[in-house]
Amino acid sequence: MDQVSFTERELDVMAVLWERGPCTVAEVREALVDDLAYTTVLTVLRTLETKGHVSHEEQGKAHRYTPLVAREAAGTSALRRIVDKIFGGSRELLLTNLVDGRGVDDEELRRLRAVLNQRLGDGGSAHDR
Amino acid sequence: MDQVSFTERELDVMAVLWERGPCTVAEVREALVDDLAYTTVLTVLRTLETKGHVSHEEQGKAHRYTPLVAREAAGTSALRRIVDKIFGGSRELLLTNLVDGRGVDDEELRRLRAVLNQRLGDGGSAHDR
DNA sequence: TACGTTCTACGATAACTCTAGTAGGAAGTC
DNA sequence: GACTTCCTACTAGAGTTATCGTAGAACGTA
Repeated sequence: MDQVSFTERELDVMAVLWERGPCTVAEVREALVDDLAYTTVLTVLRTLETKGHVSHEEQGKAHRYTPLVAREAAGTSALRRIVDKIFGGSRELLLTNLVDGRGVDDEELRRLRAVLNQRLGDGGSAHDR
Repeated sequence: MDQVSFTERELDVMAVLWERGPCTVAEVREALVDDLAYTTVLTVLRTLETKGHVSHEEQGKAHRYTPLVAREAAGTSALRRIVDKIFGGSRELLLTNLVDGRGVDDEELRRLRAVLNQRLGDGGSAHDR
């Protein structure tokens, strides 16, 4: 149960890997919004590898990088941090903030509610899949 | 609508200010879990002030620091970042993660659902209070 | 008035982050 | 075989973060 955390740029890169699956340096670079030097992207990936957040395997002469940390784990860490530090431990406050403001229509609110209903329906025990 | 962001330590300090309201250096130091030197805390506060996230006023010979960034604004920034980078833009995925795992009982799930219901009941227009 | 306490101001240092250049290997092309 | 292209390894430098020491002002007290 270790706390995973990423710097801003590392997170950009991880986002690409989570979204697209294993990528080469060139592919990550391509996918990034900011226009970085090839070696910059490589350096970030190597840093991530040093920290144990990604691994790589040879593919031809290039390396293909795979995320070792799942989205979910990173999300759990990040959310815990936010709930604790920003919302004083209140998930309600977080949720309020999440659905506050524009961009969240009734349709989505209902989908979110469905998530909660489903979990409530679980009976609280069936937790695995 | 600027993006507010804090470093780890800055966030620790902001958390204290949000929780307790305006504080002196000594009070912040007292409230922090980690045992830091007085000057360390002072430095963090001064950094935050330089960045415009807190302000201070004299009180006797000490300074009392006040947060200029509201919890909500910091939360919105942080959540946007997480939704986008970690959950691929899906609030549903975020919510699932938020209520997944232990520590969330039915009671709380119902409270969270109430948050959504209330917003749905708003009719979508009445947004202020 | 001399002393201890409580503050701020300033300076400093180590570590980390971010970015990218240069060197050199491998592989295809003419 | 020389040239170009793509890729990694290594190196480097500026900027930021995190932490704290020392100096010195202000104030109460013996």
